Amino acid sequence: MLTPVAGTNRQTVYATLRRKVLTMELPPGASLSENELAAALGVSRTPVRESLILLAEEGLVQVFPKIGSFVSRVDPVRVADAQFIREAVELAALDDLPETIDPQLLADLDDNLSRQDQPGIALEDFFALDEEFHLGLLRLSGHGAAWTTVSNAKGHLDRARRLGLHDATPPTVNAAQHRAIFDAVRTGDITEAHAAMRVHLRAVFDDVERIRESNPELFASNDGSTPVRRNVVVWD
Amino acid sequence: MLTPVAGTNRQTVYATLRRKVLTMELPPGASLSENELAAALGVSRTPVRESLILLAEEGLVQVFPKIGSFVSRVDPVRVADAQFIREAVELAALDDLPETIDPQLLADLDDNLSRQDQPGIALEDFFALDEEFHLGLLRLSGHGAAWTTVSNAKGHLDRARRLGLHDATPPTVNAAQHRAIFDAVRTGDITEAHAAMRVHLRAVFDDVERIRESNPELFASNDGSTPVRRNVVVWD
DNA sequence: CGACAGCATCTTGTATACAAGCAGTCGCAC
DNA sequence: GTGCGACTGCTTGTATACAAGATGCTGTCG
Repeated sequence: MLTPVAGTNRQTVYATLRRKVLTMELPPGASLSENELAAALGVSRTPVRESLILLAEEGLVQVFPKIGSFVSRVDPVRVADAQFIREAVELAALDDLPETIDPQLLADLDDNLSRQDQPGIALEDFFALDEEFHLGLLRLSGHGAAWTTVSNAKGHLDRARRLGLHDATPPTVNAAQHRAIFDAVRTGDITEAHAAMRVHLRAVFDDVERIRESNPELFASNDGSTPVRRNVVVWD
Repeated sequence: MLTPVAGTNRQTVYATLRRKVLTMELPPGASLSENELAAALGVSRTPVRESLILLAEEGLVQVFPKIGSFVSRVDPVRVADAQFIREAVELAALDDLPETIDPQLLADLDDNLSRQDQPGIALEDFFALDEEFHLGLLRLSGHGAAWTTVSNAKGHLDRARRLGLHDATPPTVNAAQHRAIFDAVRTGDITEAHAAMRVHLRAVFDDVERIRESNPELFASNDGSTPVRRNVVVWD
């Protein structure tokens, strides 16, 4: 279970746990006992505990002292936040495009879109390309570094999106929306780019809403409180 | 040195260290030995170490394995990021204002501005009111929760701003810019609100640039690398 | 006097032991 | 059968011991 250690054990454990949470391999409500994880990963409690603290800071995990740690349910408030922030940042970046865009960056995006269009593309692969595409858009206006913040706020949104990718919206639809944004940017039609971006981001958000209706048990209640005991969901 | 413990020791230590870093009581380059901090705060290495990990995740601290932990210098890239994100989010919020704004929220903002206008206001007090004002603006459009993300990305920006508040820009100037934004929002002139917001955010950014020129040793180099050894700044 | 080798000391990373508290269960009393 | 209480086991929070490595000093040799 222990992957080859690149840096510290904590970095490896953190990356492993975060991936499993975002891919729903560890679904909302799953118990994350520090002792069990340490044994499963072949390390001590220390790196596991430090990883859980970081994941809790991201809102992906809830830690209840003396009770246990659990994968948090998808918080609609956080999803809406992430969506709002993402939309604000990406639209603002479109307003900051330079007169002449770096041809290399454009070529990278075009290549990315080509790979998105491959029929039968694996969902995980598409998801990675999707991330890269949005990062690439930010880079066009020199704001690539802002992606880190957007990405950090995006944990809940990503989990909800992944459900949507599995259940309904095919990658081809998303890829087409990406292509529309790219074409508008390349031709310098900022107004159209804005419109295409809004269409895409709203579609993502609609996906989340639809998935929420069909899988309410994976989402937290609207009142903000998200009580979880053991593996049982309690709504109060 | 140990303040009354509200929750866990880690929460207390984290809050204490974060405050000292943001207020420059612990300036960039300061050594943060886990052993020394533990002894000074009257706790063991564990809560101190966990706090440093969280601060490192925020970019406020740099941890060098087997060497030491240090308060990071202000990173111009992160400052620009935070500024860009903040501007994007706050401008987007202005576009999302409802037809009729909650009078209570407007009254709160007006009250806040009154307190900002007090002559001879302490800088720390003004800074707190400034935070509250921008959060209040986001709340007008129901996006108050997004403040958390903006705030998390804002650590470097805040440190740079605090220098500016001490050295140059008087609170009255900032308060006047706040008032201009508020008046435009209240009268429903979104175009003017946008303009006033841009004026304010750009002024903040200009402050940072100016402070950087006069205190280059507190800032990281442009190339992204920020080597620090002991208490000595090394530029390579 | 200068350069280099070795060591003493400090650092963070990890493992482990102990503390305090919640939960669910088992058993006893009624 | 039913209700209540002690208890066993598990949880996270904290303290401490050990591991591996980097740094800078110090003594020695050229």
